[in-house]
Amino acid sequence: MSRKITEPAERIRSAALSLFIRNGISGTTTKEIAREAGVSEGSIYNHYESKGDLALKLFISSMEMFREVLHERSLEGQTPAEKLAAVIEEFFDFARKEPEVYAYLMIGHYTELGKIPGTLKRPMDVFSTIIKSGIESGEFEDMPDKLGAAYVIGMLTRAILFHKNGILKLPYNQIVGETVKSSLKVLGAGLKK
Amino acid sequence: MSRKITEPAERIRSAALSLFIRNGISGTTTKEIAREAGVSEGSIYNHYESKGDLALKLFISSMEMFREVLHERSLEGQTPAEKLAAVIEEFFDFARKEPEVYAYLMIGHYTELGKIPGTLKRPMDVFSTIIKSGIESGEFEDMPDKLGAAYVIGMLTRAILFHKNGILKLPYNQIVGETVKSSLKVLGAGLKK
Amino acid sequence: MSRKITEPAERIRSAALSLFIRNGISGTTTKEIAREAGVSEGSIYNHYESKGDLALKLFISSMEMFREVLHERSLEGQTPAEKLAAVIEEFFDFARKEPEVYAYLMIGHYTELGKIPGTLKRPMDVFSTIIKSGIESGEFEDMPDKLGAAYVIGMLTRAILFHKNGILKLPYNQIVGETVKSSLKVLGAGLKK
Amino acid sequence: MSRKITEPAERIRSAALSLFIRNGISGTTTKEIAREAGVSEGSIYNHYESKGDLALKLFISSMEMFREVLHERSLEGQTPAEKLAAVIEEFFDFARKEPEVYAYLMIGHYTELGKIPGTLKRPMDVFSTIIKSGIESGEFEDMPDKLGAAYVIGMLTRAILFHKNGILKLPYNQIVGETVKSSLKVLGAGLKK
DNA sequence: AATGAATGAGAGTTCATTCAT
DNA sequence: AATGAATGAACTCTCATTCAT
Repeated sequence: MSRKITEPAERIRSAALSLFIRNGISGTTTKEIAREAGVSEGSIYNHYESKGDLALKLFISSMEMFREVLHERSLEGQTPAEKLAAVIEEFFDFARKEPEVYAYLMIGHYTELGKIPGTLKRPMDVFSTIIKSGIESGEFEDMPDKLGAAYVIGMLTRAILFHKNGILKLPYNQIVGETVKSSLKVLGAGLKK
Repeated sequence: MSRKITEPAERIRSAALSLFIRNGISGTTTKEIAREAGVSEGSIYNHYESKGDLALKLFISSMEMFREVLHERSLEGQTPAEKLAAVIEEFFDFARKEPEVYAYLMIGHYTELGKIPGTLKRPMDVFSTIIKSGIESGEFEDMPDKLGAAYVIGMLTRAILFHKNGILKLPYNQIVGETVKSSLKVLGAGLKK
Repeated sequence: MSRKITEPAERIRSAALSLFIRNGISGTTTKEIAREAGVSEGSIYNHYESKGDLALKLFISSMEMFREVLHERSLEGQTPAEKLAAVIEEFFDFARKEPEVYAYLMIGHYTELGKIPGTLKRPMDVFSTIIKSGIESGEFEDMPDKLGAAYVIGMLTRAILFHKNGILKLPYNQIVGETVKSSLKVLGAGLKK
Repeated sequence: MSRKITEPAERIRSAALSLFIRNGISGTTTKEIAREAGVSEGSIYNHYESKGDLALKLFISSMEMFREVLHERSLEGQTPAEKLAAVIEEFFDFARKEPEVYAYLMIGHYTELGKIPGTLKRPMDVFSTIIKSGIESGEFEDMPDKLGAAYVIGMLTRAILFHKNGILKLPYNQIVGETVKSSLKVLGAGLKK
């Protein structure tokens, strides 16, 4: 494993990420992070204030990256329905291509992270923005946009979870397709037409 | 607080439950549990093998209790749609009446619990059983029952989460009603008629 | 296993003895003693003041019993040489017939045991008494009796130890015979004749 | 006591050694070791895996050192009898010059120590090697070499023990001389001549 | 005498963090 | 910036002993 290709700060991030997912934040020791990153234990503190700081920064940047990716993808669609479909697909893609980041975001909600700044833009916002515009354009049924977002995100994340767990044995592509369809159905898309 | 009304084992359970939710499992110390329960620290070990054992037993019994409650409520409905509506309502009721147990079940999925026995009956099974029978009777659209369960549970839990977070500001009753309607819509209920 | 044939106090003694040998005194818990003895943990304290008291009483009575046995056997011999031979044989016999008591006496629990009364009659005294009389009668060479006792006991105990360890693979009887012969040689027995 | 003259690892060894002898291994706490060594409690674990590991490493290295010292001294003698005399003298010297190491080796912490590697070279081997060569050269009487070693070592250790205990009040030098003589007598040295 | 749950002081060990090099 | 030994507070768990029953 090449030790000098990436910067220490980045190697620490990456090591911490996979350890946090495997063992939880308090279940991961700084010694393990240092070993996995190929740096000394003390070196962590040249880059991050504390283990908690590392965990939090990791969470925030992951969240922002995820949001950004979703947002980018949404630009591909024209109509709210197309945008929503694109975002859902990206959500599934991201969970598959960046399983560690995805897992960390899912776990992180619940755990021992310090305080997440209230100003943090969430992936959720991408959904609710699209849904809101769809409702306003009459393309989606009238409903509180946050509720619609809750439904869509809930369906998505649970489907991914069940797939990862092995509870749901369908091919990934099929799950994606079904989830897009079901999401649009929940939002009452296509009523106008 | 009266110290002799409940048995030590029960006081420990109860104290541990609220602390685990507030601070996570590794974020909770045995000293805190003992203080909160009004017993000595050593006494915990007369009732549970370890802190992890306590956390796991708590999780399993909570899971079983939740499942049982959902199952009981499902008996009130005649048709799959009625059963499903009843179960969804109970899910919301439970989250409101037993917020600590509910929170612990939600958190517990992700955390530092030891190994959960594979034989444990999950709340999810109540949903998929109903959905399966609805599909067989033609009342629900044809789809993998686990996928339907994923959708319904996802919608439910996310809606409850957003409500608790303050993201979703609707009255609880309205959320419940909407979620029942949306769930049936996702499952394609009423198509036959 | 018959639980009422022997008295609790005796069952506790017996259980403690084998546990102390296997695991050491501090390596043995009162819970283990109670379980092995088939009594409750609290019951130990109806018979002994403390675990230390039990260990010490066990040591003292074992020592006395061993000494008594050696003394009895010495009466069978007429001359000092015969007495010594008899005592050496009994020493070997005892180590074989009562291996737990013997082991408990040998294993230097000295740091773990409380204070052993200075008045305690030791097995050693049996040896030095015989040796002294042998020297006085001219049957043994002149030497400090305690030194002779040290030599004889040292030879004995080491031979038994090496035999138990498997270092020394001779038949027990042969070891006994050799040790009697060598002891008499060290004491210069038979010079007069 | 100067704190920087010796390395922490060595200070811990030394502190542990005297405490283990005085109070036994389980009778000694890590807190005491740390205090006596002038290091923090946690520091012990930068050098040893556990208290048991420390006790075992200490035992093994003491054993090896003792054996080495005996072996070196044996080289001074030409004939087996001279070698044996030299080793016996060294044994007594060692017990006097390194009373803590000697005591640690003798006191049968055997139940408290973890498993001692079977490959460990023992002081005993020095004795039995010499005795074996003496028997082969005809200088000593024919007997199992391990038995001879058991006798010599038994005499030695018991004499030292009785001396330390105050049971045996002879001058040390005299005890040494007597023990050499008696050992040779037991081995039948000088018969050939 | 017998029980065994309750106790609580204290054990060994861990680990995030510091700091001299 | 990098190191890693040293730190010490805090942790989980143990266990001899007590005591109400």
